[in-house]
Formats: sequence, structure tokens, C-alpha cells
Amino acid sequence: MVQQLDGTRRAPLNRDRVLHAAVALADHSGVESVSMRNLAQELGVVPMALYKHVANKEELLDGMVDVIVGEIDPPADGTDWKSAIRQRILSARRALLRHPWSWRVIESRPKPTLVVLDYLNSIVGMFRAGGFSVDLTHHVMHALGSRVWGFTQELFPASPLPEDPETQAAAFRELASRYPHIAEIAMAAAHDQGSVVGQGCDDEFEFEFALDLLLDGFDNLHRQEWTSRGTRS
Amino acid sequence: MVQQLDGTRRAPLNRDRVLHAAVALADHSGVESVSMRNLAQELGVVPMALYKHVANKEELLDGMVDVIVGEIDPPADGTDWKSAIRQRILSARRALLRHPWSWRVIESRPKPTLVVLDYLNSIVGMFRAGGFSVDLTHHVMHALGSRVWGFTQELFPASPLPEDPETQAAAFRELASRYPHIAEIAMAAAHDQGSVVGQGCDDEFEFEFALDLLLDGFDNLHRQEWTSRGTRS
DNA sequence: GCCCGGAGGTGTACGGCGTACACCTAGTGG
DNA sequence: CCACTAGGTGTACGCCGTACACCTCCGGGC
Repeated sequence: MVQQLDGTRRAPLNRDRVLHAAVALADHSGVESVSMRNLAQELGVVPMALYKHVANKEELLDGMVDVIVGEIDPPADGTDWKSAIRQRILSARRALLRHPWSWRVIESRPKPTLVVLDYLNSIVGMFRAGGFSVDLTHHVMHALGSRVWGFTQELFPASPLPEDPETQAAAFRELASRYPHIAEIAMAAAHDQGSVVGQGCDDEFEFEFALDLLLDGFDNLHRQEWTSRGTRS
Repeated sequence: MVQQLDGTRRAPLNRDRVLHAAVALADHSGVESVSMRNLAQELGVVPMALYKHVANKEELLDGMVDVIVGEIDPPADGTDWKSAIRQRILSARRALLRHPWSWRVIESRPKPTLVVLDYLNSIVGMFRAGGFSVDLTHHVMHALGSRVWGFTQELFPASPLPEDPETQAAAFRELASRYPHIAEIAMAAAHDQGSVVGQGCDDEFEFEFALDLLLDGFDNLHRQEWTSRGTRS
């Protein structure tokens, strides 16, 4: 059915349109509803048609990651390595936050695409340009881990609180009695933002806290010309 | 069919046997082959029988995580907070390494189980016992992120290299020309371990490198009585 | 001795998934 | 004019999780 109902002809699909449709679908219906069938329907086409543009679902997911990575700003130049990298990572973070499903998909990919390698390569290059030794750069990339993408695994996924303040208070009392330490820091976080109780922390603050801790640590090692020789067993 | 072929009676299932069978199945056939159907077959039972012991597959996965968390050593006492936490996290790491699929499952759980909360609560308690303020403890937990589990997201999943050294060298040349920076650190890593080329880094070293960088950073903040008040926007 | 309730196991069925394979069709270059 | 091909179709298969109705024992109360 190349003809539309009104007789006009649907523009033929291509890989790019497929990938962007998949991203859009994930954005507004959740990544779990990105199935070949749903996506095909969204594009007004039969499921098997998609296979003319992507080899299989894995490749579709890889492509979706590439679309997100494409939204990351290019590196700023004219600054020191630390703020350049900081900015780049925070840009990645913004891109990922626009597509809340994306970090899950990134983590699920068994091997990086060329586009992903491009991004990682450029981050490595920024450390090298900042004078980091190959050795230190290597370990530093590992230490960043998924933080180069601008996300940290949430330990306490923010589950929506019950509406009723009474049951909410009861839930908190139970939490406090079994997990006093967790309750304590949850309280502190809540107090920080003036909300009554719980319901999440300031993600942005937490992310930058950890990022800066690492970057400062890297900086120290770099200044004192750290090398893995000394520390190896 | 409660009777076995030899006439003896199969011991009735229970939640624990189901969970341990699931872990065993994941261990030796990969987590992707843990389906209700496969698991049931492994237990000599019909798929629907499992639903008498776990509510659904999600709960099965939660239970599998609990089994792994149960393998983590209890906290050592009689040492300073830093080495106590370090040891505990490295114990978690060993548990997870025994079940290579487990970190993926842990990451996929939308909300923590009671057992998981117990573990996290006790880690928080260890920081508190070390004299950390509630405030600092909170941010420090975020900074650790998935590292409290003893894993970091691998940026370059080690894909098996081609056998033939010639095609291997060719692959590496291509890598080097498109991703010079990555090639450089890959070379360094390979050189470190005397292997010819690539094929992974010393995971244990990388993990402890990052962990100690963080713990030392925490230590500094703690000593200088850091508080989030000063740094908040 | 009887019954009955519930725990544990069974069988069938449904709707969803990814995708192999054979097919059709419209447009293009020779 | 015709063969080729890129793009789209239709059917079918084997997985998946699980709802629902059922059966079959076993133990406890009468």
C-alpha cells in the first residue's frame, strides 16, 4: 500500500526516518513500547518493511543510541581540559535527560557503535590534550565509567509516593524503623529542598558532586605525575 | 505428575528452590535463557507451577537478586570506616563476579527489594559510624552509585578478538586510524599485561583505582567538615 | 470414618514478540 | 521494451509471560 487514502504517495522510508520515529515513539510511549510492530504501525507500514532499513531490532536500538549521541554538543575549545570535559559531559547529560529511556538502552548495548566510539575517542583526546599521560588517561576513563554519558545508576529509583499524606507518613515510619540510616539521609535530602518528605534528590547536584570529586582527583594524580607502575601489585 | 518415573515422589517446590534453580540456570546457560518455561523444565514441572511460588517473572528476578545479595559478607568490625567499606564493597564485587549476569539484572530492577535495602542501609550505617554527617553520607552514596555493588559499567565490553593474528592486526590498524586516542590507551593497557594487543584491562585494578579515588575524596571532604550548604546554588 | 478446604501441580489458551521466507510492484537504466 | 532492484506485503513459526479452570492429594475437625 504505497498509496495513502487520499491518493498521495507516502515518502519512502529510510533508515534515518525509521530511527527518528523510534526515538519519538520511545519518548512519548516509553521504550518498552518500541516493538517492530508498533513502530511499523506508527510509520504506516507493515512490520517486515522495517527490515529493509535495519537488520534487526538490535541494530534499531544501536541506531537510536546514535541519534541521541548525535545530540551531544561538540567539544568546546579554548578552555582547560577540566572545564572542557566537564561541559561536554554535562552536555551529554542534557541529551540523555531529554530521552529518559536512553541510558537504559545505552547500557544494554553489547558493543559500541562507530558513533559511540567517536564520542569516547574524543573524550579520551580531551584528556590527552590536557597533558594526561596515556596511562593515566586509560584509568581515568574507567573511573568515569558510565559517567561519561552523564548518568549515574540511581540507587533508589524514585517511586511515586502515595497521595494520601497519612499512608505516606505510615510508610515513612516503617522505613525509618527498618532502615534507620536510609531514613536519615532521605530526611536530609527532603529537608534540603523543603519538600515534606522524600521524593527524590537534586539529581543535578548529585551528578556534579560526584563528577567534580572525580575530576579533582584526576587533577591531583595528573599534577603529581601519577603512574600505575608504583601502585601495581 | 507428582510421581517420578521411579515411583519416588519429587520433593515439593518452594520459593527458595525455585530461586536457587533460577540462579543456577542463569549461571550456566546465561540469564537470557531464564524463562518461566525453561526454568520449569529444569525443575521437572509445568511452567504454571512456578506461579504458586513467585507472583510473576519480575518477582523471580527480584528473588534472584536477593540470592546474590545474600552472598555478600557481613560488615567487618574493628576497623576504620574506610577499609571496612572497602572490604564490604569488594565482597559484593566478588559475589557479583561469581554470577556475571547479576549486575544486569540488578540494574534492571525498577525498585529495590527489602534485602537490597538492608544492604544499602548497612553501607549507609558504616559511613555514619565513621563519623560522616548525614549530609555528606547522602551525597557520598550517590557518588558511589552502582559502585556500591562492586561494578562499573564497562565502556568497551571485551568482545572476543578474531583468532587469526593477521585479521586481528588489520582490525587494530583500522581502529588506530579512526580512533587514535582509543587505540593509544588500548595499547597501553595491553602492554601493561604483556598481551599482544587489546583484550581487556585489569578489571580489578580499574575498579579499585576508581573506588579508592572516591573513598579518598570522601575522606578529604569529611576531614574538612564539608557541607552542601556552601556549594549549593 | 468422613468430609472438606487448601496447597501444589496441570492443561489449555491468548495475545504479544522478533523475524524467516516467498511474494508483489513500481520505477529505473540499458 | 525488458530485466533488475529497492521498497513494501502477507503468512507463518516458535518463542515469551500468564489468565483461568481444573485436578489431586493431604491434614484437621467433626
